[in-house]
Amino acid sequence: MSGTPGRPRGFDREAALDRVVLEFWQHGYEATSVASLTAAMGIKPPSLYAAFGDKRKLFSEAIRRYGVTYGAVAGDVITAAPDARRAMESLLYALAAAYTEPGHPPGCMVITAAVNCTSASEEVKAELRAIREASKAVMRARIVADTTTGRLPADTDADGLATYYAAVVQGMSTQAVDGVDRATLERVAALAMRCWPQGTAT
Amino acid sequence: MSGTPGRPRGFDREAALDRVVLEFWQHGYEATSVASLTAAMGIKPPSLYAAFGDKRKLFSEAIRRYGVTYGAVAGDVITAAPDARRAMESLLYALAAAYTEPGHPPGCMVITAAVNCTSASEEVKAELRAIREASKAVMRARIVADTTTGRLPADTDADGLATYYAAVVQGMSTQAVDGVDRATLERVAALAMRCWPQGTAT
DNA sequence: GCCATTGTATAGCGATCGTTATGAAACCTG
DNA sequence: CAGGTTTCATAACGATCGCTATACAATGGC
Repeated sequence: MSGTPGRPRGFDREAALDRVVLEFWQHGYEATSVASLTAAMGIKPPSLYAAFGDKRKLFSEAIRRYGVTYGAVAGDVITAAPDARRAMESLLYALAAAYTEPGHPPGCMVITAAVNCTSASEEVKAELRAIREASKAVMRARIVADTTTGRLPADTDADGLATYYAAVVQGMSTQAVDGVDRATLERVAALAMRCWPQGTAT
Repeated sequence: MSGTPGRPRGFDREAALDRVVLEFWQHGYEATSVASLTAAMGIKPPSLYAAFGDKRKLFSEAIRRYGVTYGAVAGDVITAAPDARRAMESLLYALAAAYTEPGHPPGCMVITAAVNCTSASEEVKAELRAIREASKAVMRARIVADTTTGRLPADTDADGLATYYAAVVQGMSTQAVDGVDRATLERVAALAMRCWPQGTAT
């Protein structure tokens, strides 16, 4: 209806946020300076603070953006699978591809972006840890669901199994950061699926 | 023979280094400031620079110290085991204990201390990555050895298997940092051993 | 005691950190 | 055009970064 008064923003906010995601993904929260962020976005500090608040809020928004772009594959694959076993299997193979995909940093941003922090930014650390624990809870829920339907033995250790696959996922991320290629990560995924509990039904 | 001239050092160099290990272990290389290091050591900056050179060299020395103290268990356990399977098994259980041991930060310093780095300290990142790859090479060597003696099938994928266990170890470290306790990590270890290739001999 | 040597504390170096005050520039409404 | 509003670039804020020049304290050898 009414045109917004004032000078219009001179840059694409979402495009700038996509650059920010790549910066935080590659160097992590604290090791990424506001100067490098503004350089990557092609803007000056006041524009960043006017559009995003501060570095802390910008990181949260970058994580949210990461979750609905690069990170969306994980959730999609898990919910699309017909059972827990195939959910975990397709997840691991999808991550083997995603973690080594060219065009962005290797590994998972949620796992790597806030590992080394001063005491001043433990809040950021906790934010990512919460996302990791939520992901683990999703995996655990699918496992529990299959134990109630009988697809998995009733005495299946859902906590242990979920923690195991969470660990495998995090290990694959670290291996990807260290330069391991997709084919090797897929062999890791294949090995990781060999310890799936013997089911009593299909 | 001749007594060293000059004022003697007023602090225990090794004790100070042990404090440094804990600081770098907890916060990582870049997130640990010289000010926090000197505070932990109970000395002033000039004493640090006189005794250790600079922050970069101090970190290398701290990593070396970590390797012969906390990190020594891994190598000991691997070489002491009679075969590759029991080497990996005892390694995983030893790490489940070590990563959650009270009195020091959780997880592995070699895995966590240089994840988030600016471009200025990629050298440090590479130093730790080299140690991780050397560890993986040790695991791979034990696996290859068992394929030649027939304890493991001749067509065993040594690279894939070594990468898999390296990933499990790194995942266990991340889980420990996220607060998982020893018992749960041991269940992860047990699961991780279930995919060991079927041997043809004892 | 005196000298040479080495370690320590004080204080501050230049650089960079995250953040912001200031004023000019670019828009909409009349 | 003028008035109101928002964004922009310039420049700088105080704080902290890794590091060090300077001066003093503490030792062994003479």
